[in-house]
Amino acid sequence: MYDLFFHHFNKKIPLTDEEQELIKGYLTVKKIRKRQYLLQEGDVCKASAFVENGALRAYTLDENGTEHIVQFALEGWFISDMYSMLTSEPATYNIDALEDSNLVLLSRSAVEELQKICPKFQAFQLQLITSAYIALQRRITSSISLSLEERYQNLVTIYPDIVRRVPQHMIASYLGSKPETLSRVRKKMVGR
Amino acid sequence: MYDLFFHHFNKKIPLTDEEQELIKGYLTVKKIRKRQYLLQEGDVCKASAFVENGALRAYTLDENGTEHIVQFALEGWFISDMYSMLTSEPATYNIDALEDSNLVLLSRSAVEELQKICPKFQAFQLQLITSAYIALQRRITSSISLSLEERYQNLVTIYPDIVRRVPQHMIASYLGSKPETLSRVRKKMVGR
DNA sequence: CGATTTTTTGAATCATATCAACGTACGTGG
DNA sequence: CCACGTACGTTGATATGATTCAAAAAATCG
Repeated sequence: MYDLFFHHFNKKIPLTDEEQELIKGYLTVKKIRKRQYLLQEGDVCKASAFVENGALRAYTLDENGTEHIVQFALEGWFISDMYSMLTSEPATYNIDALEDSNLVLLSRSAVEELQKICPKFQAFQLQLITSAYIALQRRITSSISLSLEERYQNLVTIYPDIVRRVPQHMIASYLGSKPETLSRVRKKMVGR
Repeated sequence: MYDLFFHHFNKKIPLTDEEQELIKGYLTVKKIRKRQYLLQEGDVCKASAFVENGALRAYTLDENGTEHIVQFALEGWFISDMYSMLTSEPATYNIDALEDSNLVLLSRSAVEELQKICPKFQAFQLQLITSAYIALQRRITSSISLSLEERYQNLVTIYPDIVRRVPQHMIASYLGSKPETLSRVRKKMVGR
């Protein structure tokens, strides 16, 4: 049930069995169906979700109703509207499931409690957010310095499972492009 | 000397005088001249820099020698190649000064020590990196969903001091565009 | 003031968006 | 298990936006 979650935790910060049990008490599991919302724009984000298996995405809607995908989360990733969770302001992102998924939820209050009583949890959080930050910085770098073709090639290399499991028009959205354009770019790439 | 640094620290996590003195022992100050490097691509990033006053930027160079600016840092911001600092791998970013600046340096070993002996320092770090993460996520969102004009307008609204103090061709680079293009976009905007 | 950096402009070219249409795959209910 | 509807990917024609290269103004620095 929490296998992957604790596997990741222990990889970063080794835990004793007692610590693990303590933390387990603050976790919730949730199953979510394909197309189901975990969070809708305007609601307050009450929890951060760790993906045990399945796939989710976070996206915004613009004034034309076009989706812009900010993040994918496959097994082993966290997803949430962190700003909303931190401030209790209405979320600006929608989060929904691309596949039937099993999640481990960490509510805001659980995070606050665990921060107080479990120093290793704070260390874990710091490591998590640091690697998320580095990943975002890389993404910014590629978005300002690479062509669409290069950004796509990068994605295929670094996250092949995302490309395999997520519809191509969503990859286009994630890359800041349009389905037709990505389709044409890919066509040009065959053979390379 | 460390005024702004502790002002920011205390705003997030209030410190006693003793804690403040303890932390002060791990800090270094550094003056850096306009155009001087704080970090060059290929070197290992040994410290994170807090800007007391002045302005710096982090950027990459592509195969044509074109600069791509990943981050600006004015007073009150931190700047570093976090990945390099964390892993001791060679830095992928260059960091240099856009103005004569005064910095407070937090070396890697200082961070490690302070994490051990000062829980408030860890809490401070977590808050810092969390807000940096949220800022990057916003930037990604605007880069995939907004036009250059909108992104520029955003920057003017949210960080007017950056726009005031940084040459326009660097703003263009930061926005993932070219100097000529931003100049033309601005021309179209006058009056709006 | 002279030198350098920065911004602007023009014209040609290239990349991406748009709109409309078509073919295919998929899964869901009958 | 088939049929139908929806979602997905591709293609074409055209429009729009951004880049490139070259050059000249304008601003800034020492």
